[in-house]
Amino acid sequence: MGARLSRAFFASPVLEVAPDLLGCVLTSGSVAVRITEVEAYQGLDDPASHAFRGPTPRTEVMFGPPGFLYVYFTYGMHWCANLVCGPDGTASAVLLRAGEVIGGADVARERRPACKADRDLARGPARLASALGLTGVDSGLDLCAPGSPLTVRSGSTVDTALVRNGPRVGIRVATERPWRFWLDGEPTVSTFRPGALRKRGDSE
DNA sequence: AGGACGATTAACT
DNA sequence: GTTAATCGTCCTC
Repeated sequence: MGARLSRAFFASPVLEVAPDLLGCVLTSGSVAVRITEVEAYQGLDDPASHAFRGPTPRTEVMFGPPGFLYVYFTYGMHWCANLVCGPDGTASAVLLRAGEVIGGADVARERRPACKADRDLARGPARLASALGLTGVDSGLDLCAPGSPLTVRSGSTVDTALVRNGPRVGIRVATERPWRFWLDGEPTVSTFRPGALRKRGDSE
């Protein structure tokens, strides 16, 4: 397997790091996931970013140095994992949207009992976080520290011609920014779901 | 103190 | 194709 990704790797501008993360491998215990789909969130310049309105206890880690893990809770039941990227203080991060489980599938299946096909073990951001066993207690982890329970390594070489990009999923603002990146032809890439499902206090 | 809503998923028809 | 589930976070009193 490849080398551990360095702090310097994560410190490049988030729009450069995001596509470069495709094909890299996340490892947590025995579970290993090859990244096939990500989204970039560009901190204070991006209305769709959790960091857009400034730091809060939840988003504090995004405002620190790159190479740290940001995990948030959503829809009352799901955790989603991000890698803080870009120069220190830019509050940018890459959402891990989908991946292929390439190791420890038995453990991943135990964590995702509702999952039928193996290709769905880490297909979708909350599924990916679940397969890796990531929750809020893991937010703030230094991914570059020796002994980190979650590591990110370069994978086998990715054909850059397979990298695609387009609109981000599930957001209601800044939908025109094509900051979702994925590997064409990968069965683990989540299906595109445009814009927001507005169901509750529907104001239109 | 109260309320709206979400970087979603699973289970339906 | 549709929709319920479920609660932390943040904004507005």
